[in-house]
Amino acid sequence: MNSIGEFSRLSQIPVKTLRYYDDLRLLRPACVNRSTGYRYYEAAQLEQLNRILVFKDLGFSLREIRGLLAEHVPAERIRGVLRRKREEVERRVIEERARLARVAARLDAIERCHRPIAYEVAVRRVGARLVASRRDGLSSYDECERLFAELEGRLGHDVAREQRAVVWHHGAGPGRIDCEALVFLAEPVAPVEGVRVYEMPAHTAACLVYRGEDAEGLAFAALGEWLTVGGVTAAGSKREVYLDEAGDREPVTEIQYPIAAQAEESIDG
Amino acid sequence: MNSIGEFSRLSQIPVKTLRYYDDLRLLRPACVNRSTGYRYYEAAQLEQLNRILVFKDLGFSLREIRGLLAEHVPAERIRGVLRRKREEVERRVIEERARLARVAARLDAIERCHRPIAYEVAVRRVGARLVASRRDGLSSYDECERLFAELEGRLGHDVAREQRAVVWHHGAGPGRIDCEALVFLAEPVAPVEGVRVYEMPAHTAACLVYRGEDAEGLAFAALGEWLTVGGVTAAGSKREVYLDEAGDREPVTEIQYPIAAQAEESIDG
DNA sequence: GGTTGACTCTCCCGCCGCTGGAGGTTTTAG
DNA sequence: CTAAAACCTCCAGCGGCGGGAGAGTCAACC
Repeated sequence: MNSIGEFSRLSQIPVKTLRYYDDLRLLRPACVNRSTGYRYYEAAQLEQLNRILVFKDLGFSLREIRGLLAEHVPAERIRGVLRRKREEVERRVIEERARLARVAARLDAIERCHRPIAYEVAVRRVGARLVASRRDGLSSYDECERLFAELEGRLGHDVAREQRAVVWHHGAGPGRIDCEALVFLAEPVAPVEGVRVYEMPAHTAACLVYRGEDAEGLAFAALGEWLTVGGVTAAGSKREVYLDEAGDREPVTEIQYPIAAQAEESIDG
Repeated sequence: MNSIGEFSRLSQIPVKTLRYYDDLRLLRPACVNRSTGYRYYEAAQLEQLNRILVFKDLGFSLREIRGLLAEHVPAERIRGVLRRKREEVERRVIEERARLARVAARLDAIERCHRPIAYEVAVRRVGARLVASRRDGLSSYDECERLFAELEGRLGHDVAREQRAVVWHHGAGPGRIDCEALVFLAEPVAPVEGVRVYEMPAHTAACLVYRGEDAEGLAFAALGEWLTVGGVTAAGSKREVYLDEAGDREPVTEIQYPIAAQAEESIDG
């Protein structure tokens, strides 16, 4: 019988940790002195401790391990748990590799040009929103305002809607730009001629916020470069969200580029 | 100016999180009502929030981000921090891939033979220990006891030593087994003829604990298979540590196989 | 002006796997 | 017998929030 200190030296596990495992009922000492509370371990318990360490190393939490190492656990359950764990670790490997690519890309960008980075691109989940929209082919971006004016006019001013407005750039043909002007609705609205009311589904998007005008398309170019460098596949066309319509300050705009959820990457690619 | 709820909807960040960032002085609202404590954010602050999210995504803690996004941070420092982060993430990718290999190997083992796994192999750091030893070529493992007896005789019984005894199998030639019998010392001892006293350096080892005798070498075979499956390179010869000499119960033994620290793996291998 | 209901505030607890420390008892060596 | 080492229990803290209590505030509607 070993005192907790001896057992700690045998197993190379800190005394505090052994006490913690006892509290969790994960590895209880073979015997405990009732009056002093001193813990005594048998050398054979190293085997159980080893099993715990192995499962910890596989990525299980201590509570999970307690469940798995309890008696009467059918092998079938262990198999299922291991399979789920394998998928989880696979996902994490993919995530960490993607993170590594982003860190490396940023480092590259900094080392190429010795200025701080002007535009930040964040990947975000965009929630589903109810919208009203009017879509048309425009000959110039300046016509967007006309599109919004028509949308407002047809909706009427008594419609409950929220702050933000969106332009959705569906694509450009020869001399025509396919644009959709949208406003967010607080509650459903009866359909009107020339206005579509629908729910824009939730999706993942690469988002870039900029202040002022992007006359030279720098912001958009930065987002484009980010998409190519990050190896992310676009899944739609870009939208511009006007966040600060109030007006006395410079406008704030967010470009959102829908992207495919990054789950199809291979593990060893 | 947006209330915290509006800003939360704009950014898709939970209100609680925004408040937490305020507490951390990471993203403070543009203005706070003195009397009510209500927070109000400007749309332009989305840009800063985006930057925070990007760095969080790169794997930085919120305190680190606060430091990095403060004003007057030289680009040089950012570069250094990013380089360290890159190495850290590289290490984590390697770790997670190794973990994945272990989970998959265990799953394979379970699916091949439908019995629970008999021997667990844990990778552990083994601390440096002061030892006294006697080494000789033996014709049979039964001679180990003679070796220990000689060691004990030459050391004398008054030497402060600890429980455990070790046999170190250095290798086997034709008809001769090169073995070293060791005991752990509590404090340094004057050298004696035929006995070496030295410090066994700290190292990493694959460890397997078993009870009873391993007459058929099952435990050793399990450790050998683990080494080949896990793709781990051995860095030394095996040792057997006798943990429970007391004797009235069945003996408990740990096989330790020194291995190379797994840092040389490539990232995309 | 009053009332409702949505929103916001601060404060505290819990998660996980420990680690460190305070303050007290027990064991062990000399 | 004394001193040191080992051991005990209990409490606090890490990070990044989330949940909930209890109280105050705001906007809209009557």
